[in-house]
Amino acid sequence: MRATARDVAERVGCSLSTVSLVINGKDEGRVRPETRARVLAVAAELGYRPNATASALAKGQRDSIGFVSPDPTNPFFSMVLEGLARSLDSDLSLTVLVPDRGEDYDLATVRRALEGNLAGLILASPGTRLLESFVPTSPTVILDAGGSAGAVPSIDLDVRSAARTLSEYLASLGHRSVAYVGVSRDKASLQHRRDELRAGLEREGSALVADLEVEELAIEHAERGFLDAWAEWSAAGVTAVVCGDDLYAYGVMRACRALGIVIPDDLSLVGFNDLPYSELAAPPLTSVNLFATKLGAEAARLLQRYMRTGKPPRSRQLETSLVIRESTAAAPRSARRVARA
Amino acid sequence: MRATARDVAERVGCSLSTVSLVINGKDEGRVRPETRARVLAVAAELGYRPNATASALAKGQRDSIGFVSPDPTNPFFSMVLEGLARSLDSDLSLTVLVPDRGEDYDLATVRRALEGNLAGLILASPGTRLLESFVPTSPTVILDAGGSAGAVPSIDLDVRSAARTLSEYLASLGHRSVAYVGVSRDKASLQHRRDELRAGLEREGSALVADLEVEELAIEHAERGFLDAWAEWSAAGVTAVVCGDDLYAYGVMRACRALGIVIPDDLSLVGFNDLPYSELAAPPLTSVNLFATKLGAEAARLLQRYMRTGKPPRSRQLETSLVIRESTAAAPRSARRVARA
DNA sequence: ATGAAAGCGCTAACAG
DNA sequence: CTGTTAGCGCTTTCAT
Repeated sequence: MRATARDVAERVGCSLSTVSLVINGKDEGRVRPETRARVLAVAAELGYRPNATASALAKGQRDSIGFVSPDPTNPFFSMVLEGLARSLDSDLSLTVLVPDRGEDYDLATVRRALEGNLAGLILASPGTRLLESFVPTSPTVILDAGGSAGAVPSIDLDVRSAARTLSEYLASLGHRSVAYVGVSRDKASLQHRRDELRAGLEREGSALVADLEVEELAIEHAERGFLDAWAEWSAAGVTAVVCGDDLYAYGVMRACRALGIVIPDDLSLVGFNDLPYSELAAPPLTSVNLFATKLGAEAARLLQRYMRTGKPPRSRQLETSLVIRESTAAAPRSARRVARA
Repeated sequence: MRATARDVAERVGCSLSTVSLVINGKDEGRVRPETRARVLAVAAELGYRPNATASALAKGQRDSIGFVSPDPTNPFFSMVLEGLARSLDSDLSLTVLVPDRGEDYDLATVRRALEGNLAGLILASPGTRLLESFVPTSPTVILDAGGSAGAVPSIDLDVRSAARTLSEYLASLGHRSVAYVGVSRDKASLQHRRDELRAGLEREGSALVADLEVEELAIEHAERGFLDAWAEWSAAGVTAVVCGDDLYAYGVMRACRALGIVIPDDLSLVGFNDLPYSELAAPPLTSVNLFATKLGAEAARLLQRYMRTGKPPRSRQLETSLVIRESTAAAPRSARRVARA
């Protein structure tokens, strides 16, 4: 059996409380240096490590915060997780929750998290349906909810200026009809990106002429969706596709390969959420950097403040920015013909 | 304040233990259905949720297992994490630990994990130095230690047959001098891959003529390393490069782009640890699939058995397999010249 | 400077 | 079927 504080106390010949004080470094002028030294020595000798569970119970405070995300495999969430983990005070541990089986997480997942009874909770990219029925029971911060977090403190991504830059970029190349891949009826952030893009394009005299709904945030799903949609889009004169997430763009790339569509000669492709792999893709992808790691770090900061003060912090927005890699976007055929003429 | 079991008991007019039994579903023929119903009703009414900390303390059992990995951002680890999370019994939660700042995790990180006093621990791809001084204090399973886990139950990747297939493949194309990117003095698994590869190549009459040590498992580090090494390697007649991890291969790709080296015309490139992005790379990368998700799932199974029985399970090996994508490997110049002649 | 004692909220015998 | 009781290991007043 593991050594307890009582064992240490007995061995030293002092009381439990003395041990507790020393171990927690709260012995400023309350314990004689010699006693202190002996306690430390014996603790080391016995390999004593305080029982975190008991300590948490006695102190009435939790020592863990929960991170719920749709898919730990998705680079966006793993980057958020990293930022979070690194910015968390070291006395807080991080409990990660994922949906039980495929799909997105729902209330059941969140409930499972809450059972662990946490000091705080972070919900990454929650679905709007979840948000409707979600009632926070401990300090909670919501990430990337596309403005649908309601009264719960949240950090959203400010994609407006990036969407504007992107629109200008596409319009300047001559794209008039653009399609968007990745609305999901349930993900406000993806819809939000779409809406900002549409607004940006319209400012430039271009238009978002088609939407592709993709249920799951996975390469294959976007691939299949694009394969189905392309004939129609092509007929509608779509010359550029913007994806709500680079993973979707990867799917579109695969589909294009299968269909013999050459990027960017036949079709320009751009994404949101610039991943470390987008630079290596064939061709390297132009996309909007969402600074996921920073988002995670910011979440840690906000949540910890919330936990300390008990007061819900103000929601905030994080800047994003377009990373242009010239190989994925070019002037559309029509524009090139015009230019030549 | 949150409702406690006592509040529920008082409200119902029964005792604490009755509440406990009902809540935990251990009331089989020990509590009258009506009482049971009332308890449940009042619990719902008061929004009672058992305090996990207190319950864990009373039961004397931890409810969380720790997962320590070098970098949650690395797809390999996030896939392991996913497999793990999905295969874990739902009453177990997952605490994720990462190194405090950059670099690999060390004893301090593991100690931080242990402080949380966990039911079990999983160490992913630990460094050999760490392993030397690591003494498990709770059921522990070590992943991908390249055979250096000693007596601690572990799951390693059996890369032998994949390395053999890879060697045959390269040799059949005509490669005689191959270089390896990714030994790190501290990572036995990367060395192990190298060793198996060397053995395989020698069987085929080819040879591993150079090693590149890369300290950190990151694209940029491999890129820089390759940039430095290439002149020498080229002079030594290296016609193919095998990377200990696909991330390294991505780095090599970047370096090649910078140097104007065309893959596979000038140089064949192959990796270990086939990532979802390797197929999208330019060119799509041939590499050895390590089945990371399965590794995570297997780890969950092994650890849970360990925790249940208290007996350390036997270590095991997981199959891996080569995924050939023809675009990254071709016959070397010399061989092509010969063929033409 | 140190110890005794009262919990934190829950579980698990053991009585009835 | 239900209640009483004694902890789990630690923290924290409050005496001494």
